[in-house]
Amino acid sequence: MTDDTMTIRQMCDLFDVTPRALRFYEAKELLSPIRQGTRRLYTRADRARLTLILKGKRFGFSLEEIRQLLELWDGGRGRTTQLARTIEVAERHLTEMIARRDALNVAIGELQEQLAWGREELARQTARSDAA
Amino acid sequence: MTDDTMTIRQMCDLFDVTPRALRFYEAKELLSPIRQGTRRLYTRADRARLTLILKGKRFGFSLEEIRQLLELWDGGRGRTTQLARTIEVAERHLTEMIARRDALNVAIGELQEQLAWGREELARQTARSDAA
DNA sequence: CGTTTCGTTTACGTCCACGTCATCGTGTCT
DNA sequence: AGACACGATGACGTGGACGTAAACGAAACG
Repeated sequence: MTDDTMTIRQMCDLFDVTPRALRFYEAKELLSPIRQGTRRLYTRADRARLTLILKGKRFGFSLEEIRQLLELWDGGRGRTTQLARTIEVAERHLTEMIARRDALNVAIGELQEQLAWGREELARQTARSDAA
Repeated sequence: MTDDTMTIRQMCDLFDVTPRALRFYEAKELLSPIRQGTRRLYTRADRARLTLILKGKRFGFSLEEIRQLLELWDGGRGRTTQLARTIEVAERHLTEMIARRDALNVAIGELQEQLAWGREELARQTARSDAA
């Protein structure tokens, strides 16, 4: 119960996001800061959630997907059925991510090949123009 | 010069895309099928390009980025300066892709950890309810 | 000959993750 | 008391990648 709550601006400075983004996440039910009158106050729990939100974003999850995954945390002590379903969602995401990584690896290999060819071609052209 | 051209619908069936998408790619100058009157006719070269376009899309490139990368192919015999610039573009993309893959790997690891925790928690809850 | 079917163009609609006003209340410093 | 920053709530704008509807031409079928 450490009373270390933050204003929206303090949150923005700490996480490098805009107020608009935080309000947007709240509208999408990813955050639910307490209200002091009309003002928002963000707790440590909110900061933990925001950390996860931003992490999820960096990895290409949509906000809706992130919202579902967040239930893995605070739904942890929820009913067993709920937890089981959340695990399913996460597993599907994991499968997708692994597929994406593998595809990316293939693409990286192909692009590297193309680049090698391109650099050779460039060298050939340069050599030709030097000779001229 | 094998005259194996295809109509827009044959292309759609073959590549599993909509006519709208093909016309859109054309508007963005990623494709330029020949015209028989007003109808579009796609050649083998167009199919090769579309293959690359879809590959690029799967790897998260924007259409504009893909358009630039396509110049690596048909701009190959172009002027040297152009080729050099295209190689630069490709190098930047490659760097991005590698970074994305590494980030993805980290995320995969973290999500796997979370899943392990989730599964343990689920087992604990199941055990508790079995005991009750 | 009429009617589906395939294709064309033009143009507006959609989804996502916010950005950008406009307008308002509230708190704080001087 | 005045000025000014901070925060709130709408509401509309944006960009990418198309979807979707409208209105039309041409071809193929019965």
